[in-house]
Amino acid sequence: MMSTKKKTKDLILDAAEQLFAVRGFYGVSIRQITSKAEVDPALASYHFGKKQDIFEAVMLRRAEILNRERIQMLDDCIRRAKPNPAPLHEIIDAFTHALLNRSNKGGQGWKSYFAIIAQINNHPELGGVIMSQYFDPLAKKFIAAIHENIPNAKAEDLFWCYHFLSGALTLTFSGTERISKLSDGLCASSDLDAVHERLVPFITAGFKAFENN
Amino acid sequence: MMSTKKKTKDLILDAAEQLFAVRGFYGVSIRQITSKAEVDPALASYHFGKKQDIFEAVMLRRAEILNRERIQMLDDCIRRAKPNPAPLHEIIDAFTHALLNRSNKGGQGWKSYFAIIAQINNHPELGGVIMSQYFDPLAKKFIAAIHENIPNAKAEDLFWCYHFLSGALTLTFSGTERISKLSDGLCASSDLDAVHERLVPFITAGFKAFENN
DNA sequence: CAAAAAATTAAACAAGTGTTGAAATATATT
DNA sequence: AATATATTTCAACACTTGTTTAATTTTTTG
Repeated sequence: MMSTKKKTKDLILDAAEQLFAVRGFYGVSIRQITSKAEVDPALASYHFGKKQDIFEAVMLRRAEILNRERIQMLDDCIRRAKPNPAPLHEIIDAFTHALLNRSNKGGQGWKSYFAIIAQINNHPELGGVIMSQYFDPLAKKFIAAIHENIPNAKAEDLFWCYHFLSGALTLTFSGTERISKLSDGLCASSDLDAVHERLVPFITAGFKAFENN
Repeated sequence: MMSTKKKTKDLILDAAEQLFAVRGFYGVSIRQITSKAEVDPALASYHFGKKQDIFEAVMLRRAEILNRERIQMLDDCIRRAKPNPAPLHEIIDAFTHALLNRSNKGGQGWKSYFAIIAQINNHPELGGVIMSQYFDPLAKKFIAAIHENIPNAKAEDLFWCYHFLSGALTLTFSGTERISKLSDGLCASSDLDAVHERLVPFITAGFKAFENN
């Protein structure tokens, strides 16, 4: 009934994902993608349409999985804490856990995906639509949860703090080459657990700085 | 004696800067650059060589100005505090002030430049060499200064905190469209003073979370 | 002013770009 | 098995890519 032959579409998406992660949207040609996927170039147009549609398909494939997980974690920790507001560090963790966990243990596909997210996040023209559509609603939910925990903070402050969190997360995903170079062997480049351990308290403390404003 | 005719080179760099900022390295062609500069395409090769050399020339033009300022500010605040370690918030400010100030009041050229920095920072293949060469030494100097202020923190922790700071800064530069969309008119998109006011305490608090580890 | 050097122009290069159309093959449905 | 649908192939399209070459103009130098 449905397409039993879904192999090709995913081959293309996998190849595209990996290449986009390294060289960006404009740095990858359809022929490079289909060549890596070992598939005829015309199949890209046949299955997806324009090049930009391939890019968006790559994004959407994992965005839904991710957002479901993150909302679930947020709702869980809110429910656990009721009737009190959820602890700040748990909220931050709910926001970051699914991302860092998959980036760490999700395999190459997820690594590539996050590298693309990092590019998009810093590239308004391409990422604007998708990011707004899929991540901004989530962001508002999280900011609201945090606001219940730090009621005295001004909404504008929290918005900017969220922004800093987003940037810190993003850069973490974007590749480890520079990082490990700078660290001079101080940390293993693939050790994203180390990030998680430090990001949550760092960000939590940053938010709390606006507790009494 | 020296090249009195430096007009063309800068016309090309200006055009390239602006275009790279919006569409990235691979998204811009030499003909687009020279067309915007109102100059013959062959002049790009004549003055700079390969396309990548244009890109690097764009980067270097402002990197030196920036780094000189930042090191100066750091040295100043260290000297002022002697024999005590410089206050943490002053160190953070020295690290961020030149960037945010120029991004805010430096005109379109600086805005474009920072947008490119943001791309590069999240794009190892292109940014690796330049960023390492020009910004990493500065980073080490700052981390060292911070370590004197928070002597009990582990070097690895501080390294990661620096990393988060870098990410937060980077995303701030990358463009304001998404940000203003998410904020729902909560903040003026061009109001980078607002960033500075909040980024410094946010980051300072984050670092201090590792005071007693 | 004449000679030398630097800068600019116009044309061309081979190679790669995204995308399309019609024919051929494989799969699914009746 | 025969028909209809979905997928794959191959070739070609018009266009853009980065870069180079040689001729020409402009600027600097002696």
